[in-house]
Amino acid sequence: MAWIIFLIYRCYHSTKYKMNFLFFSVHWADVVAEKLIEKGNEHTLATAITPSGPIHVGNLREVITTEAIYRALKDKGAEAKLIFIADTFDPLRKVYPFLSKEYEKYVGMPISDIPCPCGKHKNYAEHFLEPFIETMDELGINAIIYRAHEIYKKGAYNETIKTALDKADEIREILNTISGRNLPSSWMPFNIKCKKCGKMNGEIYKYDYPYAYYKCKCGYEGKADLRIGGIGKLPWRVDWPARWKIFNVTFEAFGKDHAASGGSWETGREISRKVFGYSPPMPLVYEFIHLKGRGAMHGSTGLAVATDEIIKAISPEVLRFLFMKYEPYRHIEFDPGMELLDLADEYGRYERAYFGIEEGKIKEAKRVYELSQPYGIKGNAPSVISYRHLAIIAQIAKNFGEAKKIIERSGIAIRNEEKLKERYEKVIYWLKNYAPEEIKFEVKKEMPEIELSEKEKKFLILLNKKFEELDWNAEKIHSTIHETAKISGISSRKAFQCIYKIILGKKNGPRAGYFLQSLGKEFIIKRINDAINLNHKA
RNA sequence: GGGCUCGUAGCUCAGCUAGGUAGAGCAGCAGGCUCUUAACCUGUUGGCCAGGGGUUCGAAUCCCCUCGAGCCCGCCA
Repeated sequence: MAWIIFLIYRCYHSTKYKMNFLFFSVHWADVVAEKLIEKGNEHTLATAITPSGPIHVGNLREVITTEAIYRALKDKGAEAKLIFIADTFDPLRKVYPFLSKEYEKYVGMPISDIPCPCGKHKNYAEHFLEPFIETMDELGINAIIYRAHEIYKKGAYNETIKTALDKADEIREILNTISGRNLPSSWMPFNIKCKKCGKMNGEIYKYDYPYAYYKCKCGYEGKADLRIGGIGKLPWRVDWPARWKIFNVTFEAFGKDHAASGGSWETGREISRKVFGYSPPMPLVYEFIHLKGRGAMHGSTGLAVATDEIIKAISPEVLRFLFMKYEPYRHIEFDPGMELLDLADEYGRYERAYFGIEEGKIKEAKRVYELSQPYGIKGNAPSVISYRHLAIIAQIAKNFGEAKKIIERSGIAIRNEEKLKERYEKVIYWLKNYAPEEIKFEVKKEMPEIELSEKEKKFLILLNKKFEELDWNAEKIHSTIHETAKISGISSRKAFQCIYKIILGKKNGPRAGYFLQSLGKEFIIKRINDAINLNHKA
């Protein structure tokens, strides 16, 4: 009897296990999209960034995460809108490390009113916003872009501003209770841009719609007409829920800073319901990006890699991939050095899995790959050459054409030349700016200062004699080196090291045969002669 | 004081939602490619799943506690 019960039990569980297997791999973006669709078929997904400094890879996560859900929604036939709000109306908080002292006088002014640091953009905010918008474009992120100072100016906020001021007591109560603040009863949820100094420091001391009477920190006292847009700004904790209502936001992702208890999400949610009568959007909390070994990225501390910078060193699909493969709540250790190559090559494995070139059980490989594409999947699998390999070749070749030849010669099929060229260019930039020394080498234009032993010298003399009459191709070069090493009585290891030393000034280098071949017979023979002569003098 | 995340192979992480034989990549090691070289190919070593307790026939997985790492809020956004 007991064993029958046990069997039934087993059966039940194994069925469950199979069910499990069916639902096992659903990408996080699809999970969120499904949940949203349960609530309705029309969605507005909001994403926002304050361009008060370089917009970094950490900020990018918010946009890419939201965009993935936007795509998932559309894939499932829902109607979705993706909006990007640049908080250009925020005041400058302080003189950041990357700013000159002169900016002291602008602290407190909206960043859209402050002059551009380089002089080429319309204002301070645009200086940081523009390169980011270009990067979004490269990443295939197609959002409707709004600038907060323009939204305010157009008067889109006017109604919510009135509501907020009318219900100031309620807002104050919510902030005091939930965030544990102790706001004075005179506190009003609106900051006026001072007519005299242009800073967001005007505190309202009397509210009598449509007028607000304010006093600025600079001493100025004035009257503002609340029916005119852009005269001031709601403080963040009120601005956020107001925005949900204005844009009909149904989904928003935000960093865990907002999500902490007593944080702006909790207060915003309450304010949205009770003050604006709007049901708050579905939230999604994402974790921060850490710079490997140096902590979380912050624009204000300079500990960050700007997106328009990193996109020069890596293909957009690989950058997207970084965010697609991890669930948003995981923190990401980002290393623009060696691990960027590993990331690129991991992407390559997903790519091969997608096209069925490589067998493998990678979780959600297809979906992750799809969502990593900036502009959809075009044609066949691109070249299978790894970034790592490409990083070596790029250092041997003088230009793309030559690199292409080297790749073809090594028997790797080039399926998509355009893509290969893009990758080549990214790798060149990476090598110049992020690559660790260990992977870099440089063909020295002059004979480097090194010391050679008698044995090594003997080997080089002999080698040059053989090289002079050699048919210059990789295989022959390679076997000649080995033969010569044997005859000279040094190990092949030493022989190769010796060659690398005189060409690169380092003990190791790329596979010698093709390497020497691509450098040319004349160059090599001359360099070996130089080495022999140099050592004679010494 | 409050909140979040993480701890699984040397490194980066899957596996945990819904319990059923401990996994991958990289690195390492060994071989192959006439070659101990940073490409490529083949093979392979690595684990008391942080620790303790509980639930269960069965726990990396669920519950409780402890320890360790990191972050966030309690200024502003």
